[in-house]
Amino acid sequence: MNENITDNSGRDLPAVAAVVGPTASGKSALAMELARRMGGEIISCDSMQIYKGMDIGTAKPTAAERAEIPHHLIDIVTPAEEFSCADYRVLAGQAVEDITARGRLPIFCGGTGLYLDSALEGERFSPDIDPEVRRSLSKLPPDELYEKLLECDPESAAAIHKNNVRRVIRALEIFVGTGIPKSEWDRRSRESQKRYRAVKIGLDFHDRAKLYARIDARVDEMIAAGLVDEARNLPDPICKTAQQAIGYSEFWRYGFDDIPFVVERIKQDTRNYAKRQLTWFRRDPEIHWFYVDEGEGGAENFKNIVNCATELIRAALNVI
RNA sequence: GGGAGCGUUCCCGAGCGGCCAAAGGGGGCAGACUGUAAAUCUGUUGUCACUGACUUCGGUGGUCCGAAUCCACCCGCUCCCA
Repeated sequence: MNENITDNSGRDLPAVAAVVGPTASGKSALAMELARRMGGEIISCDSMQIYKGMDIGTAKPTAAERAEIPHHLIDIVTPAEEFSCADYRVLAGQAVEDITARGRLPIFCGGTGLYLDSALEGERFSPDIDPEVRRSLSKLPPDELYEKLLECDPESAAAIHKNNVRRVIRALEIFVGTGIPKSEWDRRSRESQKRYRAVKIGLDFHDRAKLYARIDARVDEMIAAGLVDEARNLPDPICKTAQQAIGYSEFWRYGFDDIPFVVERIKQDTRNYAKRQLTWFRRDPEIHWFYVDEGEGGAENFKNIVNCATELIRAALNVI
C-alpha cells in the first residue's frame, strides 16, 4: 500500500507524514486519527517525551492510545541521560525504516521543530565535538568569543547575534573541533538530498487567545492529574535537557511551597514556548496549515481537518 | 475622628520643573535558529498625514516661558493612632 513516488533524482524515497504545531493545539488527536485511517504509526517528535517518568508534564499519549497505535521515540532514555537532536535523527531514521518495512505509514507528531528538521534532512554533517572544547570555550568572556568567531567563521558570526553566547560557542567549537566553519557544515547539510517524501500538516489558531486558553486549561488538567508529585518524585540526577522541561523546571526553580504561583509560571512559560514553536514552523513553506478554530471550531471542524489532511497526504504521497 | 503615604503608558515600577511619549522588568506582537532547542537570542510595543504633529502620568483649577514633576481642592486606595 505504500507506493513510493520516484523523486526527480531517480531515488525512491520513503513516504512520511508529519503533524506539527504549537503545544496544546491538538496534534496528537489528529495524528491518532490519521494513523487509524491510513494504517500509520506515530513517531513522536518531542524533545521531552523522550524521557521516562516525565509523563504528565510532557503530555504523553495515554496507555490506551499507545496500545491502539504504536508510538515510537517515547520513553527511550531516563532523565539522567543526555540526549541530543543528532541522537534523535538516528533513531527516527530507524523507526521510519521499521515502519515502512511493515508497509505502514510513519507519521511524525510533535512540536520540536529542530528535531523534525534533523530527522527529515538528507544528511547531517555535524561531527562529534569533544565536550572539553565547549567547556574551555565557556570560560572565555562573551566579547572575546565573538571576536574569535568573527576571525574563523565570519559567515556564522554575521548570522549569529553576539549576545547569543550559546550559539556563538557552538559555532566556535565546531571550527575548533573540525577546522571547518559551521557555515560550511550547514551548507552541506542543506544541499543534501532529502531523506523522505514528507507531507507536513500544521495546526494553528486564527485567534491566538484561544490557543492560550487551551494551554492554561491543559496545565490545570496536568496539575489535577498529579504533575506536582510527578515532578517531586523524579529520580535525582537529571540531565541538562530534561532539566529545562516546562512543567518541571518551574518547581525546581521556585520550589513546592507556593503551588498556585508555580502553576501560573508553568502556564506563562508554556504560552511563550507555543509562540516560539509557531515562529519556527511558520518559516517552513512546506507546511500545510489548518486552523483549529476555523468556523465553529469544535468536533465538526476537527473532522474536517482530518478529512482534508487525509486527502492531502494521500494525494501527495500516493498512498491508498 | 487624627496622622503618614500613595494614585504613571496593558501590568509592575522608576521619574520629582525643561534633555519625558516618559528608565527598567513583565506581558503582547514579530523575528532568528542545523548536536543544551520545552533551550538560547533579536526587534518592536500611545496615536497619526510618523526626521514632524497630536493626546497621555486619578480629577478639576492654579503657579510658571515651561509641569508626570510645584500649589489648592476633590475622588480613590494603603498604613498608623483613636
